Amino acid sequence: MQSKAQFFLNKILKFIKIIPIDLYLVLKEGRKIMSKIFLEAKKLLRERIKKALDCINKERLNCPDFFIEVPVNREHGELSTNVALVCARTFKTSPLDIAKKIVKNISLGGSDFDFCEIAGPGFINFKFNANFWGNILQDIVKNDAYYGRSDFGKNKKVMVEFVSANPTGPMHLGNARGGSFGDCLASVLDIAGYNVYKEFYVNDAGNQIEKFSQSLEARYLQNFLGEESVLFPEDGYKGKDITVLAKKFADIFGEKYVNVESSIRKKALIDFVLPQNIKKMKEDLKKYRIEFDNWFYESELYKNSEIEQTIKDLKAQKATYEKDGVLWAKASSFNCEKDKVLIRENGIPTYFTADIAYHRNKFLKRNFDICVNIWGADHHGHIARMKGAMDALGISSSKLEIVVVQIVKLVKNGKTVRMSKRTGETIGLIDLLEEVNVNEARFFFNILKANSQLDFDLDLAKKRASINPVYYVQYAHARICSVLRKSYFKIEDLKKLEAKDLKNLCSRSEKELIFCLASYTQEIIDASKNFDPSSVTKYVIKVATLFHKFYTTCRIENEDKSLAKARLHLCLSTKIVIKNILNMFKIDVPESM
RNA sequence: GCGCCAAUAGCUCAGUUGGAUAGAGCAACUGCCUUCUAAGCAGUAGGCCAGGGGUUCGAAUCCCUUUUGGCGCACCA
Repeated sequence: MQSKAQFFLNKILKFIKIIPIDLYLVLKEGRKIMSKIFLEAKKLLRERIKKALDCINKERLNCPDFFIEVPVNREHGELSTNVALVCARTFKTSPLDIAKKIVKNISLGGSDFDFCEIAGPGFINFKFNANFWGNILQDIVKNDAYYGRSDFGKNKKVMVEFVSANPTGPMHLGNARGGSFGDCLASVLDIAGYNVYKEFYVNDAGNQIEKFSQSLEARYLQNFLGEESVLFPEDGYKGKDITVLAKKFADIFGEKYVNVESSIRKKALIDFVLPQNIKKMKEDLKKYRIEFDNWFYESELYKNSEIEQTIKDLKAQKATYEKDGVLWAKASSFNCEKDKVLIRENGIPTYFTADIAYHRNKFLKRNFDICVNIWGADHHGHIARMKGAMDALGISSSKLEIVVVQIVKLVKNGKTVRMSKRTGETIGLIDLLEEVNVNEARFFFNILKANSQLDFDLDLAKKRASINPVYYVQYAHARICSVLRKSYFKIEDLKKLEAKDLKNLCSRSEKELIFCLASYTQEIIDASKNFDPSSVTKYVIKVATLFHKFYTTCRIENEDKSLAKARLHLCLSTKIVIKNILNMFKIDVPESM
């Protein structure tokens, strides 16, 4: 008879046994795994440059920061620094003279560089030594699915809140763009080493819901009393979906709610309709490959009196005042132009108040280190005061990052179509997915920066799909798979290659490709710093371009078996990078096309 | 009126702490498949970086200004 502890111990041991050893190591190391060869080479180079600079800088003058970057024209070398240019003013010496002195004093021994030269107005260019290229490829293959991950984010808790569409109707194209953008950003932050949490904020309270319920009420009553005798609210929701939902309600409950108090009737309608709408949104978003960690209900903030508490906090900070029975937020305390209403004359808090309470909840109750919100451009006026509110509550506004996604203009027959939930003429997220497939939609909305306006021409949607670079990237992957399939060498053998076996990858197109693959980790880090996943999309297109160039320039299957092996290893590395990115963006990665 | 965002090739856009000759894709034209996927590659052509000032060794990038577009400026969300 074994004890409970022994039983569980045996289970754990058994579990460990069935995990392949390399996967186990990956699990154990988790996020700590970092493809750092390239980053470390850069770091070391920076130290050496600084040392060389110290030799010149005998007066200990304060030198400005310099960059180490990839030169635009790669013939200049793999890395380039502008140190001599930025120091010119400090030293009151010409950039060229400084550059000469640095080159004379710099020690590259033990680094990954074996060559440097001065070019142009005083740039110093560096070239990697022969082994370095092989090291990069080994690093990629070794890390495989984990290549690109870093600990840059230090596992900080970051919430990405996006879509957050009103539950009053179907989602529009702006939600589609924001959805793709937010979901991809969340993935990028995850790969960059943040602890990411995705949330949808459901506006199930407040004025908008009141209007919504009035519209439902009117449609419901019209079912029994006739369209003429029930007045439809002027600014109500005119969409057909409202009529359909009200009819559904009428079919189930009959006349039960016709002769009751309006508030009871509206509550019954809302309780019936909202869960359906929210369920539908969840389903639609799932089709779009978006799933949230949490759906946060605005109504909860009222139920557990967080709104009340927020008001108390703001009052305590003397950020508010009362006038004519209304509670106002002081513009000066909120860093905005005008005073804003927090509690209306009728005692109902405004959307602004609820939003402050929501963000207070994110930071103070749930302890997120960073909160990223993806907002439509029509909300940009809300940014300054929201940040101001955070400061007023003693939460640093720098922890709140707001990305404004510009509106998507829908063009049909050469005319802009206004998207409104109330016209009933909505072309929404789901309609889009009937026109183009998920891969195209997600990729397309993630090519442009959030801040650029986007015209989505529905007539061109299909044509556009055929020129969508998603195929270009997928094709590169499929090509690689085909090459690897047909190859005489097994992938397992390729993985055994050492850096010295990869030295023969020295043509221009090979080096360009390797170099591009090497910068993937940095690419992810930059994208996370700028909260811009679209830069990674551009990057993967570049990888595909360089692969296609390599493929046409260099024959892979080759008389020279060692060269063939090395090139196949490069194919494998490229495949890993493309696959990791497409997986990250939830885009299909076809093995053949 | 005030505020925010933008303006780069015919079209859609890159160009992120100022840096080397401003780059892609699409459309147009010209080449490249008896060998690993031509959904690919190579080439030609296309530019007063909206206009004007300024800052400096150096500006598409920073500052000012004008013009044009988009979006905000509610006891809406």
